[in-house]
Amino acid sequence: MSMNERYEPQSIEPRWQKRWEEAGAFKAGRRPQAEPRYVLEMFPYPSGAMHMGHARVYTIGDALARYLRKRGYDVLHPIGFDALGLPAENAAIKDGRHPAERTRENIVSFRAEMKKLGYAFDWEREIVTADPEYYRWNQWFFLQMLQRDVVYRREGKANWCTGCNTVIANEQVVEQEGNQVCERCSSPVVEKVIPEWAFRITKYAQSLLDGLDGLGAWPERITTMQRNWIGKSEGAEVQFAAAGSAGTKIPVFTTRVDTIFGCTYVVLAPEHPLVAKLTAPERRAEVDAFVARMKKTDAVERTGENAPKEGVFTGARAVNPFTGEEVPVWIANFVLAEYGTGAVMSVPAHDQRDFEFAKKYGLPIKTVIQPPKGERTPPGDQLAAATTEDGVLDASGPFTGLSSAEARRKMSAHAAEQGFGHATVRWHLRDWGFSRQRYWGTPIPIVYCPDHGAVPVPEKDLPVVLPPQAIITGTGEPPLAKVAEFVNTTCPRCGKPSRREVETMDTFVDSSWYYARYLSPKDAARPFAPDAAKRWLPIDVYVGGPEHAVMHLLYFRFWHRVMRELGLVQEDEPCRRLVTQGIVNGSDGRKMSKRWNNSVAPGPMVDRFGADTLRLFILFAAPPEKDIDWSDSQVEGLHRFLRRVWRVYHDRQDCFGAPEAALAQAGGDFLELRRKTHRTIKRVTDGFEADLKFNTGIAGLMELVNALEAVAPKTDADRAAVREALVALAALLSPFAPHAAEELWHEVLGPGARDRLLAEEPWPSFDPALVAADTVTIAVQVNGKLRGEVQAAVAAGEPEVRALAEGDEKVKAHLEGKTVRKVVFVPKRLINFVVG
RNA sequence: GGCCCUCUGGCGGAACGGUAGACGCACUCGACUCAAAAUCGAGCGGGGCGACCCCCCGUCCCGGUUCGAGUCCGGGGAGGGCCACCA
Repeated sequence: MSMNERYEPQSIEPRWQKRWEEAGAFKAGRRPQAEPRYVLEMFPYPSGAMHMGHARVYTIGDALARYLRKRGYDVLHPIGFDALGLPAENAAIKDGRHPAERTRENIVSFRAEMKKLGYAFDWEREIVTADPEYYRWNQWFFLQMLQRDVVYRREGKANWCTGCNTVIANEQVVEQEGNQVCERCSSPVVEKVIPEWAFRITKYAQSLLDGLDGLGAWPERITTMQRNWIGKSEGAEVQFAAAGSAGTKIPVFTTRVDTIFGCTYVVLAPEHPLVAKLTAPERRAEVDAFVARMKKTDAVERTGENAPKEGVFTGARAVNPFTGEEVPVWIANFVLAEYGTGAVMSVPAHDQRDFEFAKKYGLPIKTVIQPPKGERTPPGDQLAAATTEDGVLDASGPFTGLSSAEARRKMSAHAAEQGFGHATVRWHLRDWGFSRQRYWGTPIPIVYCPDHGAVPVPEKDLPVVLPPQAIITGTGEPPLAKVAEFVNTTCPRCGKPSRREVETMDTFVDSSWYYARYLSPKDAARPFAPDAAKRWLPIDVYVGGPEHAVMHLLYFRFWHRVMRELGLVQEDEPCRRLVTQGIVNGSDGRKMSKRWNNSVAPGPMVDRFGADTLRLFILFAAPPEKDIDWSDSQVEGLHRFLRRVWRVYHDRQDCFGAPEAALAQAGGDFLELRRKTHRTIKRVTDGFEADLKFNTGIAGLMELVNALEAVAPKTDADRAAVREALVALAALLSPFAPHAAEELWHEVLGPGARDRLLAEEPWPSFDPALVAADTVTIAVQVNGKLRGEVQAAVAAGEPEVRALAEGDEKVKAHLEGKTVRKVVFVPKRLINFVVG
């Protein structure tokens, strides 16, 4: 029995990967009696090759999954591929190939790379969203949601490329010399209103907002972003009557109804339906020209930061129901038709945007809010800027003197009593339009019948399969429209010749529920088995990038609620704990990209150093949520560490057979070694249990190796202590560097461990008696400054420590001639003499 | 403009309100070597001072709370993220 002197990851790693696979070590459901844990990383989008960012997410999740398995849980750690969608279609167009073919190849390469990295996935549960057996359930959900009015057809705004004559995605709109143009043909992009399918996510706005309170284990910045994105804003809707146009009301939404006595004009969005009706004949030409110009300008340009505020007077006047005053009605570029009521009451004295507009067009400014104390706000014509803070109402009729908050309540109530308004809530969140005029997505299961209109495809006819023969050019109508075999069908209701819906679903649909499909990935009768959902959901830990804060992570919370309503899942939230990992930058600190030529691919790194080295680098560089820079020398350092680990086992082979019974006799350096061993077990364990700080855990392992290198065992007791450390080290290393750990563990344990796998062995436990020190170093401070340190028993009280401290020469010098006014004693830590 | 986050040696990063800089990288010196690589040993925040002991300064800046602040509070600065004319 003699160990190879050299650490050779290239031969070790494939061997253990094979053993794990043969043993089915990472299959979920093998421990039905144990508590379940669901660890999930966001599945990859295989539009190209695997990159370092992927290696990072899966390495973080894998360390955790391996740890939890060793803790005895039944762990579900699945993987799949988010294969449909625009990027794959674009990549395919670029190299003139079919997205299915290209995607298939990419998946093969991803799978190989992931296996090379030794990830403990349950590969039997792999899903691919491009598989009809997956996306048929997207279609099934669509039908359920249509029935429940969660899916509906609406007129939506889309980016329309004037060159390609098609709708393009936001991602394809690029800025060129300040203009929004198509990335492919550089033609101007305009906003166009077209019919589309949408999810009524806004129906769940309150629930999605409330649910955030229970997500304490999510990063706060993510829940904050969601909160802002949902954007609940409480205010009032107030009806202004159009003067001279009996019965016409202009509803406005405001969060500051307390300022309504300062309203000096009303502004409508150019698209507002009342614009045509209200415009005075003599103003029509100018208004029409303005509206036409706004329609041609896209949203970003029109409402963006640098867009100047501009508007035109309609010639109409509106009556402020609180004051009976008539104010002019304008239209302006900055008012958004889709937010609130598409109309605003302008209070230039107390809103900066209204102020600027009023100044530009010479509209009156009226101060109606005064600060509760201090200097009074001057009249409107003397203001240099709007004062936007809450205060006390002034010149506001019967409401004068009320605080802003109280006034908002009373004025809303007053409006409701008088029938011209009410308190209301508005949301920033919009319904999710998911129609795409694209090929590489889930076909929407709808048939347009000349007699029956939009008819849902019956469930029994699912899936509506994406036809492979589509010609994808990316430059025309929806590609599916050109596939006659697909388009031409009969109405499910009456059998008349009909046309299929040719739009496909947004990719985000696929990722909204995939985590549930893993529970029973081959289920042919339903999207997944509810009893499996009961066992495994919600996800215990979800690892992914923070860039998904408001898209995917909101959509999947929405979808989970729908699934609960369908009786498929039990709880509100899909995921208990979220870990958002940082970016892997190039060694120059810039984002890895072709442009900077600073990309490093995981595959070649594994070939050179081994998967274990790459995994250790990723975990050691920084805590998961921080960005890291690639560093060749740091990687080499981690490889050096593994070689040192290897050598320490090689050099201490004589300890492998040491009798465990001798452990209790270990003394001196070897008792210290035992302490180090047990403290390291605690430290690494804490790293998993608390905040996933793998970097400090790995630092602890390095210290243990340093300690092992420093001892020279002579007796059986010495050797037993070394063996204990070697066994623990392998076990602690196994979530991070699983292959080397497995190999070393088997070397130490010898034939006794032949049929066992470290990956399945219980996590080591520590002896609290060895973790606790019996003597400690106590810092001695004088006036809070460190002046010395003393060794004392753990149990030492103040009098003993004080006596020791006062005996220290340095301390003595600092206490010389001073009066000790106070002594602060922190057991096991420090003693501080406060002198004067 | 709004909301949020971050700021510690040459670098990545450690530090229950209690010895700032664990661990690693880089660097310097030394050992081994004909030499190099690899490996091993030592040093490594700044200064007083080329050494010892020791002293002073030091966690973006200013102020506060505290016996004691990288950590808590207030104000400011710089960098980053998300949203952005949201009424």
